[in-house]
Amino acid sequence: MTTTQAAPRVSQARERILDTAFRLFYARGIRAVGVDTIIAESGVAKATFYKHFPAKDDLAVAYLDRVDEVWTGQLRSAAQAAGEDPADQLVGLFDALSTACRRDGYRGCAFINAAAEATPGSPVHDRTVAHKLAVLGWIRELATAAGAADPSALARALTLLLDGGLASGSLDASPEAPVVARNSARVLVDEALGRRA
Amino acid sequence: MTTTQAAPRVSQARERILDTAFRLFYARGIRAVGVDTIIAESGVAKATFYKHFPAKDDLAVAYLDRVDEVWTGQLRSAAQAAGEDPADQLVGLFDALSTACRRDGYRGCAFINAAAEATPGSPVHDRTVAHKLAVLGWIRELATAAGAADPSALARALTLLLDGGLASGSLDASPEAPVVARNSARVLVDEALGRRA
DNA sequence: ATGGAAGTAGACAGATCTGTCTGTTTGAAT
DNA sequence: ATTCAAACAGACAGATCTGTCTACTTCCAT
Repeated sequence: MTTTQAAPRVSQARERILDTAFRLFYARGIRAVGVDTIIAESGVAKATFYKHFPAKDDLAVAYLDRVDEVWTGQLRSAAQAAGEDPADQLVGLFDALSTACRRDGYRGCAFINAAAEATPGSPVHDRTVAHKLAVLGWIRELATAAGAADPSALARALTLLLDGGLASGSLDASPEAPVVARNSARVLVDEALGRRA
Repeated sequence: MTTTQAAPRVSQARERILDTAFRLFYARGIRAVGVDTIIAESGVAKATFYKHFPAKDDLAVAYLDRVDEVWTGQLRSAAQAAGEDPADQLVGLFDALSTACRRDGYRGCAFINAAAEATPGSPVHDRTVAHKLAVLGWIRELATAAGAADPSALARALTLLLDGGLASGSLDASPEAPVVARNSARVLVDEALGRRA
């Protein structure tokens, strides 16, 4: 690990497996996709698959970790794109919802979908809870920075709008939902800041 | 079908199957529950099962139809309990959410969970869409009766809060979510009616 | 050059799941 | 009393799915 660039290397096979899982798990659901399908589509040997992911559940958890990375990144980007004012950021993060819903093959929130298939005590379910709590905590920080009277309540209200948009956004393909979510967020933020129009 | 009361009779075996499916499908997910389990727990013969439900999918659809009955009834009851004013009913229907989340073994919205396991074109998925549209339509009627400036937008906003509460309510067991949803609904309703506090 | 890590290819075992089929029992209406 | 529909009991076929195991290849670092 000194000469060329050998070092970590992250294993191309593992990446291919994870890419395939990301695509198929989200599109069809975790239970609906067999390991054989993932193995075939990622062009990997079965032994290699089980070397990297001793059980299918481990792959499911890795899949959710990747979703968390991506989605959290998109939320933060959307918030920052709204400017410096935390109040504007609280509204602006809903642009990530619009973008997500417009995406082709959108099928709702990967975490909620995964939790729907999982047993309450399982690792997959726990990751979902952890993710939702992380997002809630981040929004609460913004709400606190914005000077909301009750930051926890405002944060909770905004996550309700966000999760509602994520969950139902895939059902009726009407593009108004994200817009309504954003406008409602503005109303709730203004109200929480005492700026009633 | 003239004398006693013979007539429809609805078949006790069918009821038992449906009761068991209602319980197990919701608690563990549709795919996670095999027909053998349902047959065993409902104390029914396999032939009887397949006589009433030619395929497992038919049972899943019947399950969702029953959920629709129950949940729609609870929503309407909660709304009516809030009084005559449509604006109050729009807020009061969120009491159904509180009740649902408090229930032991609550595991989110049965429709969203079912849709997460289903393929977009499938009967199960279609029922979910139909249900969500029905609820949206009903709320829009209330919003219109209340005299909202944009009834469609208000209805959409309220369903976002409702679906958000249903979807995420099972994840962190904090009982504040339904309360926040109700309070937020009041804010949005007031705003839509021009009654800014 | 050589040893070892990582990957390929695919057979195999064992469990599970859906749906079919045969045969028996029950119960009510004619 | 007999007939007929509904339900019971359970074996069985066929598919699928997870996870294990053997054997061969490739390639880099020592």
